[in-house]
Amino acid sequence: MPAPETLFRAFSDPTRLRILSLLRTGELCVCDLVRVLDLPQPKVSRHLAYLRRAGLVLAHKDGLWMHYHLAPAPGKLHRHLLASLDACLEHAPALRRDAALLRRSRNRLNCC
Amino acid sequence: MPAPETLFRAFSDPTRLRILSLLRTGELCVCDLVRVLDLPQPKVSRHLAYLRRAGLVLAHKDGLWMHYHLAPAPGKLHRHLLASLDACLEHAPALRRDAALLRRSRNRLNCC
DNA sequence: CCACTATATTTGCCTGAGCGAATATAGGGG
DNA sequence: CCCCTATATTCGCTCAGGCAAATATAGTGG
Repeated sequence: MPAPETLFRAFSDPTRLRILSLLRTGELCVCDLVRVLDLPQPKVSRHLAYLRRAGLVLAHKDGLWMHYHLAPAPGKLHRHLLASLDACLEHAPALRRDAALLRRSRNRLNCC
Repeated sequence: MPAPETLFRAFSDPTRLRILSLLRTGELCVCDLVRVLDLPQPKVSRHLAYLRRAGLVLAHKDGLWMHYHLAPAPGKLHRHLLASLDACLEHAPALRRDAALLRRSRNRLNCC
């Protein structure tokens, strides 16, 4: 169980907030994230590695693709922080745009 | 209204979590905090300045003393993060010890 | 005016962690 | 075996922000 400040720090980056917010809707592979976030792939991978080290996401490999999903949240603070992403959605239009873009791109299955 | 990641970052330091948690019980002056936290005064002042810049605490001067209290939380995320301090109390024994020490030291009014 | 107390800030140093660019690894299809 | 795609990692750089120590500021009481 990571220290509280470690959990807060994992949430203290805009890219990671976007990733976590997208993963709340379900499992995603890196190429999905790169497409929706419109960020360089190494940058996305770097932040995913950070979130994995912090115990916030889990990954499993499926052939060529890595699928990421939110880790189970045993701690009360962990659950509370995930729930706080709802509040972020209200304040950060970027997160809403990401979510909308993901919904639209789910139809045309570009990869995976 | 600060960006979400800025709010999370303000919570991502153990000293600041201790300060915020103590301030939830009400207004405190710097000497109270220094005594309860048992930390060097410049360190406490530095983190208080950080929290003030982040919009999380407000201060007013009373003669020789500076009294700090939690800022009103207009944003939903802001309120949610303050509430998350309850969850921190469960996970971090240090925060519980601080709270207990503050309750005990309220009786003997050492300063202010 | 001086001394003392409470608080804030500056200084110098060091580490964590962000970035882009380049490169490495690994699996699948010809 | 070779190439292509997906993903991860490394490198070099930069900056925020942590720390301790020293110093500055400001108010209070003699």
